[in-house]
Amino acid sequence: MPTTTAQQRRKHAKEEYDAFLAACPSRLVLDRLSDKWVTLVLVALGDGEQRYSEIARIIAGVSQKMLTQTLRGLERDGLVTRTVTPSVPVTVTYELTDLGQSLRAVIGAIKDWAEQHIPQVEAARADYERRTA
Amino acid sequence: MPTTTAQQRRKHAKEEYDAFLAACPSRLVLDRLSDKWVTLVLVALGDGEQRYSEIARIIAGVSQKMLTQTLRGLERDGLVTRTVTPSVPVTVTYELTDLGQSLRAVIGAIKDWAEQHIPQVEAARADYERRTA
DNA sequence: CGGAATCCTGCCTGATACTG
DNA sequence: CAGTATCAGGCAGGATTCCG
Repeated sequence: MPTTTAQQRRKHAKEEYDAFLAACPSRLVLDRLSDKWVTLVLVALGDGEQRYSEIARIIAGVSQKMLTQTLRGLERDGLVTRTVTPSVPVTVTYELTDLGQSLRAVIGAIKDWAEQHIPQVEAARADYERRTA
Repeated sequence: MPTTTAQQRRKHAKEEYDAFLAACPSRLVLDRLSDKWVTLVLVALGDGEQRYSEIARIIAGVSQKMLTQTLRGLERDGLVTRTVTPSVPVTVTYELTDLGQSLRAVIGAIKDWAEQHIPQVEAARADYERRTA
């Protein structure tokens, strides 16, 4: 008679739940958007194609590692196209696909919500501080 | 003559940029939504008020620590209300505010996008695997 | 110029145990 | 039942260095 049954049971339930979450389409999108840099890159590419170094300059705070990682992910998901011009030195440009553009619209929706409701959120925060202080 | 000027300059630029981002309303919302549990709690409360233990049961995979932390954050931002009934033992219920309801609508928008476009994303991924394999 | 590989650190998270 | 406190592990993310 194992004494760890309860623990194992819980762990198992958790794993199943995680699997369920992983399969959820919304989570997939959410996970992408949650990535700080994804949003910024999407916006940076909003005006049209940009070179790698241009994006890096526009976003300023990003490390090459994260920028490359982000761009790879977006390319993988079909949100941006990557074009290599084999000149010397190499030139690489990125551009939003139609899919990428449509995702940008979602970001717009979030932005709109934020701009409309942030005052309320901040008021609530101030209120909360006051009550708990 | 400092030899680390370039580094410091970059670091400084990064800090400014971070501050800029922190001030961005959209980021604030995005950071909240990015939290895996926030979305789930919002949805769990969608049907009406729930008790703490009910939420924990519905979401299943969450630890009390994270659940409490999440609920505190939502309360702080005025997205949910917390009601304590001083019976024995204590009963605590949570409910979405109007603000919380409206944020739930945003999640709905994301869900809609996901359901419409995920097939394309997955096709892109399969394609990407093929090309890079 | 654009990117890959390596190392290293801080924070987020979960498990556990205790209070009212 | 609802919540706090403490501790330990994992991994996301940055800095650095080298390749095409």
